[in-house]
Amino acid sequence: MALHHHHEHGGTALADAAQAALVDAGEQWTDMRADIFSVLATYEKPASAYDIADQVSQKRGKRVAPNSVYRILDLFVATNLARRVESANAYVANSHPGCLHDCIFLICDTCGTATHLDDDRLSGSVRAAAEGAGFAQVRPVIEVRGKCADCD
Amino acid sequence: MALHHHHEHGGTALADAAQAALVDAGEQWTDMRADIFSVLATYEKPASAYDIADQVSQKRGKRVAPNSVYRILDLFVATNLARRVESANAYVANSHPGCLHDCIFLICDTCGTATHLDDDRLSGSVRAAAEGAGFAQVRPVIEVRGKCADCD
DNA sequence: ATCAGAAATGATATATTGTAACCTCAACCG
DNA sequence: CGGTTGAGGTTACAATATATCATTTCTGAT
Repeated sequence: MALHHHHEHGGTALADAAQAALVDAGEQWTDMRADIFSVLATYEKPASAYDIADQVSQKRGKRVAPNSVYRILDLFVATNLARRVESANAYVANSHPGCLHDCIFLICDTCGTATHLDDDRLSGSVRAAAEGAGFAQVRPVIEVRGKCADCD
Repeated sequence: MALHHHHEHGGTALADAAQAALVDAGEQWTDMRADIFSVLATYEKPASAYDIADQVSQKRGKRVAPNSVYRILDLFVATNLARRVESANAYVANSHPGCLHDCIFLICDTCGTATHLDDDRLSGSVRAAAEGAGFAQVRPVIEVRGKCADCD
């Protein structure tokens, strides 16, 4: 396993990194996208598109429809600025955009917070198992539901 | 890794095994539950609650509401007769009820079929990682999206 | 067999999550 | 200046999921 150094960006640094990654992918960093990323990155747990729509609407003093939020979240997921948490129908900001991992989410059934793990060995094994079964273009979804240390 | 022998039940044998497992759990095996299990087990891919509601409605010549189907699916999941596929909002019958595994689903993005793997070593590693992060009562969700050998 | 309580299902309403279609506007390029 | 493109707005709707209360069916004790 290659050693791999992450800066865990936060706050403005994270937004800057996200902007850089998006521009790098040939996409625009608009006010709307910045606002949505900011809400997503600030949110303490995985945020649904509707959560984000509400927050951004407040912030802007003007209704932003969920449908606009979905569009941008889809873009974020495609460009690795955000991840979808399948078992929660929600999204989290990627704390190191531009850096590609299969990641593992631990989601607390009680408080709803998600802890993010990267374990390339583990996700690699899952990929290998899928490829061994004849699958191609694999995209692992590895999540664990349970009780976090605080709620346990 | 312990060797572990499965009969892969099919057809009537599977329904019988499901019935046995449900009764064993102290629950009733009703006509409604039998019909829902039968539709689920026959379905060629993960079935949504609404898919099942439609099929069962046809079969019975009388509308069965999705909410009744959800109730029974929840029971099936709780008693390990069925599994929920989170990334597809759908359910699959467990082909060896009574036998508890964390399982891995490979879901084809093109044809929608789900292949079921059991790999206790792999799921054990995921559990261990979550427990190492302080999680308790863990329930792994391991799915892989991709293209199956046929659609690839 | 019968009755009372529990469990299962029905019926209806509503909440939540996700898409589709079409329109407007501004930026940019010829 | 006109035309094209991409972003976002607006509206409508589809798909998934839950809540509540009424009714039926089953079970177990007598």
